[in-house]
Amino acid sequence: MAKARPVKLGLSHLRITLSENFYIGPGRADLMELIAETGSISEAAKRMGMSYKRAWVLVQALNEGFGAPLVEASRGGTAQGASLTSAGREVLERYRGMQEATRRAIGRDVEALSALHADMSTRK
Amino acid sequence: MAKARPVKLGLSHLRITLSENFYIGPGRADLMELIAETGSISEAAKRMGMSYKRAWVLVQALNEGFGAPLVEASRGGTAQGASLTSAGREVLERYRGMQEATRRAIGRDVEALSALHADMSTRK
DNA sequence: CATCGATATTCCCATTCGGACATATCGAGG
DNA sequence: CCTCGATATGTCCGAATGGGAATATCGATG
Repeated sequence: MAKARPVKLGLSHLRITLSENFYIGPGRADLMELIAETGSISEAAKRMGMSYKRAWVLVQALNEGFGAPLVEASRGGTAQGASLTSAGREVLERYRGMQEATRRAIGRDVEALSALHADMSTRK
Repeated sequence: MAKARPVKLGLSHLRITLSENFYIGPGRADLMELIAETGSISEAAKRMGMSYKRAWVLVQALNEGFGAPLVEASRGGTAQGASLTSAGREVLERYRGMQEATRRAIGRDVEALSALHADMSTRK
């Protein structure tokens, strides 16, 4: 049985593709944000309800896809853990900004579609 | 070997989720548009480079997910083929409008990210 | 130098996804 | 009533996805 993720209504996916090898979307952004917050890939993965492996693969994709690493990780010792590089912080910030701008820009249309949808659903 | 689809840069995926059972994204929108243009599910599928079955599954999802059918299809005779219902046309139009509004809203950020990306890629 | 916590990496396996293919169905028209 | 073109569906199979577990690695610290 699949995990029952809560459904995010309205603007649910905004993906920006910068090249053949790199894009940033909601999942990657959330992961980056959680890494920044927790300072750990494994903890971020846990909070997102995904396996460490999956999170690690995503981090790889982020780092290798972009020209420079967005997430920096070090193992061993006191400094172990992960954090965002300055490029990573900028990418994340820009993405959040785009999400907000998009929400503002399409709010009315979403409302209209929602209304149409509700309308159609009620009348059997 | 997987099909080499051309990569769409910039805003590549905009998905609007209206309920647990329905969302509209770029693939579905393109399919609807091609159905409207060609008057045929199979022809639309061919142009999108996907199997008829996949297109049919998508049409099912569209029709069952939304309260009312968005795509109408009839088989046999002269009138055979498929077309959009008025609800389908409205959904498609709204979606295209949202795409445009989004592009306008995030253009600058995309540029900035693109520049950052290019910058990072060049310096080895 | 043993421990600890977190990253890094590789196998193995179940599930899902999707394509190819095969039919079945339908309805106008010859 | 047979053909034609397009929709409607099911089956089979290989590819891709993703999880879980098992290891390996690293470095500060006691």
